[in-house]
Amino acid sequence: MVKNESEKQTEEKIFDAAMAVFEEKGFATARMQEIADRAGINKALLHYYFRSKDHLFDAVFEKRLGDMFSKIFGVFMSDKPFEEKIKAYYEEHISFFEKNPRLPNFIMSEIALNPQRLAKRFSKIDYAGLRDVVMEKNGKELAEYNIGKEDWPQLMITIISLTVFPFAAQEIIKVLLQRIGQETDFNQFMNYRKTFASDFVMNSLKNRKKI
Amino acid sequence: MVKNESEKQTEEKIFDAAMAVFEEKGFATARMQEIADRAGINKALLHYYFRSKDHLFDAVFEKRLGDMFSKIFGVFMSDKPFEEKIKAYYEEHISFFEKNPRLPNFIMSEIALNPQRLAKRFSKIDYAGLRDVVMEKNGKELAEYNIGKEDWPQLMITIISLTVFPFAAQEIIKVLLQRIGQETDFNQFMNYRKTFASDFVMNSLKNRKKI
DNA sequence: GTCTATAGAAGGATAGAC
DNA sequence: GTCTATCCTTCTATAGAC
Repeated sequence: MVKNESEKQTEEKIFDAAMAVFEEKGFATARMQEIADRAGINKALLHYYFRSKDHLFDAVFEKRLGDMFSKIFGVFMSDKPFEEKIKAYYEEHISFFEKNPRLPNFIMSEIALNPQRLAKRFSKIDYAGLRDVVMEKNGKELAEYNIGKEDWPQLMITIISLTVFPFAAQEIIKVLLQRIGQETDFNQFMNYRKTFASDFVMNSLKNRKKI
Repeated sequence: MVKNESEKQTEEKIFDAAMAVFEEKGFATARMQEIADRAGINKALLHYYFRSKDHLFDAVFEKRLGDMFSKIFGVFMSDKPFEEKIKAYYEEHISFFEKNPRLPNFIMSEIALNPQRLAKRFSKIDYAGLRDVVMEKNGKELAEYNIGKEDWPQLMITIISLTVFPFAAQEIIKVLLQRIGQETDFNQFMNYRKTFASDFVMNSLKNRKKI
């Protein structure tokens, strides 16, 4: 599917509209008509450029899966002390999701409904490589925290949980925050979370050290 | 919708089948035909008992929302020291989700796709009451950990994240565990997590204390 | 490349017999 | 209460003109 410059304009409009609609409605509820409308073109053109709803979805899904993981990998692959990485991660990850609030749910629920999509697209993500780089660059610090190779997956999932879950469950959290009558809204909650989460993780690791 | 005993048999079969199918496929992808097949009855009967796909879904959704939250509330409303609650929570919550692995995703994604469903059904969940009970029973301990009223939502979301997110993202985690070539499978991972998570939380709180 | 018109299939819902 | 048959709408996908 090589495209020349004149095609790009339309193809991009379609892609962007599809991204918005799929993320908002999910694959099954998304309508080709709505994507066409938002792109400002005709329904038939969608098929001209992307052949089918499935193909269009796959294109969007792959892109967004990449967005999701490269954000995480970027920080942890970098060349900082572990505590710096934690701080940078929460700062950047939460800021990123503030601009892409539906992304966590989109990825997780589409995978849950259709795990084959993951298998098709996930080969590029080099998770073992991430672990090796972090172990090489921060292994000594982590050893002081009593995090060995077999605790690494637990720690990573823990770190990620603290940002991804609140966005995935944001509609519930919004209701809860109202319900307890604090003036905090969701955005403030997530902003405060940048420091709360990184303190929480580092406090735990530093205490673990002394066991 | 009061029902006599003879109705109950069939109505329950339908409800159980619907629960399974909705959780597996999501509202939009679920088919009335498949629900009927699994219940071992005819499609028309679904409408006789539940009027429409929407009504049937609402019944299932309300039940499952209750299951989800009562599990959390049960532990934290109880009468134990906070550290005991944490341990009991991770033990019970993870065991529960091992039997209901699709529940977290089901709740979160259906709410994300259709937040009105939440508004309709969420009024029963007394979140402020939960906070007040915990504050009353464990307030002193939490004060020692430097958790005041405004940190309470952050702490609760943190605690819950650590169990709910891994189940919601389980298909991704399964791939990651394979990828790093550890012999751990997802079930073992979650079993180990019962103690990892409670240690992680308590280590953090106890260190926070000394700041 | 872009549009209009329409084919064709799927799926929720109901009518009506038993 | 339960079934068969069928209606009717919705939506993806394509044919064909410009």
